[in-house]
Amino acid sequence: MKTKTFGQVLKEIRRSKGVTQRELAAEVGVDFSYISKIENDRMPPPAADTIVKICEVLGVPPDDLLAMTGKMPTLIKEAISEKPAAQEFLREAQNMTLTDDEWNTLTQQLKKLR
Amino acid sequence: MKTKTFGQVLKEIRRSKGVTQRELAAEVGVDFSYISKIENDRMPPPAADTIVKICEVLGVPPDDLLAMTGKMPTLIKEAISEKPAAQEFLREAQNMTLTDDEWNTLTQQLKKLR
DNA sequence: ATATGTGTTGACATTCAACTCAACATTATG
DNA sequence: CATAATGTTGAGTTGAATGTCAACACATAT
Repeated sequence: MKTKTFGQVLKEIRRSKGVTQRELAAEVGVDFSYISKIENDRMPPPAADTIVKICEVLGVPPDDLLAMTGKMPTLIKEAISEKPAAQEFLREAQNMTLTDDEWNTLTQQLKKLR
Repeated sequence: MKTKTFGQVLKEIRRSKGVTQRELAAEVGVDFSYISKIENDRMPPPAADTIVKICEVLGVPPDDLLAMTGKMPTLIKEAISEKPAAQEFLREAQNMTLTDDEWNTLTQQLKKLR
């Protein structure tokens, strides 16, 4: 299972949209050289919020890229920070070291709540 | 509902254990003046990992203090970072803006998994 | 009262993520 | 080739988080 790097995936998406690094950088609000470094994995992936902006500009959902980085957008982090019940859930989950299947089961149950 | 501050709670716990700031600080591995400052809320609460150490030294579970700060220990963060399935769950949960009750329900279901 | 243990304060230090800037290299186009 | 557009690299910057250090204040026991 040879996984692609964050940079490789980003570069592919950007090219598939016919956007230059400079165009992307300008719209996102960062220096274009930074985009270059990210794409070549010379630097760790950007902050979660920057990833979201990049995906907005490129017109793709941010989920995949976010998942690769292990980062959570500020909004989600804040929401959890304010919810002790959510934190308790996470601590429990961590103690149990859930498998992917178990997480998926929980996601299903989550959807059944509404 | 006048909530106690992080500093107030910590000070109470430490005193109830008959531990001085210097003793606590030495065992935790920080400067004692730092303990003073956080107990008086002159500084924001320490990093999550430091909170965990403090609680270990004082012999209390870290859950309450952690919940007050909205921080997650590195171990938990890493565990989630490595699990796209967990991140997907969290994004879903965030989109739904769950109530405390719903989180508790999920925690129950979580425990039933094993 | 003074010595000793304990707590408080202000200024400064360290570390790290997340970038920017300037210079250079590469690639595409006429 | 010549030029412009695009991409890459190394060094430096900035702000926030997380503390340290030195000096001082207070409290308590002898």
